[in-house]
Amino acid sequence: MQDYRIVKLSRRERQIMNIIYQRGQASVANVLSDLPDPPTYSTVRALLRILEEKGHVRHEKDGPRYIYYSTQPRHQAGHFELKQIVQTFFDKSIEKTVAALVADTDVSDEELDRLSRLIEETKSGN
Amino acid sequence: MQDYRIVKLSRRERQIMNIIYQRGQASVANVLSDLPDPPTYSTVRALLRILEEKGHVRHEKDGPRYIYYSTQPRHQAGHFELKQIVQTFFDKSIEKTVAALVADTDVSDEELDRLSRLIEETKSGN
DNA sequence: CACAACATGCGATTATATTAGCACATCATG
DNA sequence: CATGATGTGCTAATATAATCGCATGTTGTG
Repeated sequence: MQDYRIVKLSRRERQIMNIIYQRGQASVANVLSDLPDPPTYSTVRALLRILEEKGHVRHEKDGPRYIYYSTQPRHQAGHFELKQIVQTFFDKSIEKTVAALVADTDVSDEELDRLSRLIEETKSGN
Repeated sequence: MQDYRIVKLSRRERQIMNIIYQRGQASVANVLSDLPDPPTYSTVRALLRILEEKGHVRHEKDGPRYIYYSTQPRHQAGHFELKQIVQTFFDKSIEKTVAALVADTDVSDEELDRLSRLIEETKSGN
């Protein structure tokens, strides 16, 4: 719980980080097109600038434009976020969380089989 | 993506909602004691008032004090949040998400067994 | 090589969130 | 039944977030 950075983000900052995580990387135009209630291009740049100052993203030059990346690895951020959800909504129970995950009607039997295999493989030491 | 309310919350509002979801219900004092970098009692009341105006919480009288509840059922909010995480960090893959969930070393074999059973029971129609 | 299209840098403004203070109500209890 | 502890209602100040505009640089192309 020490670093905990994501929880400190503002609304827009959070939205932008989610876009970058989802896409893996993003230009200003990408971010803008994915933002709900999109502001101007200018605004997005300003927010990315702030996120960069705070250390959440970095950018690389791709020809004429900047491409932004999250500094924290995606899987790491995802793992952390997931734990938060388990704690907040599912009484810290992995079982309850998985139950919610598979409760959707559109989970196929094939997918459930893969899950079974995954869990078996996880059992002690494998 | 239409309603999407949680995404619109400010930092503090989000923190407070998480506390209420986690506890199921909360008094002002409860919220205050769980908040990181806690502000004053006064501030917490103001935020709860705003959350109530926006429709995120409601309160009931418990003797001399107010007890706050989320208006959206916990399981519903949790389900929504979970989907967001799956989409943002795990390529919409339930399998990848479960993999991250069980990757923790402190998941016991008993728990894994319960998960196996859960998944079997989920398979078509059960 | 001129120029339209599309970048960025940076500053200023406006909107929102966050905070606290004061006045007053209610409760429990010695 | 007086009083300290603990509530609430409401208002106002401050801090932070969110937004945009203007000046300027870069790219590709006829």
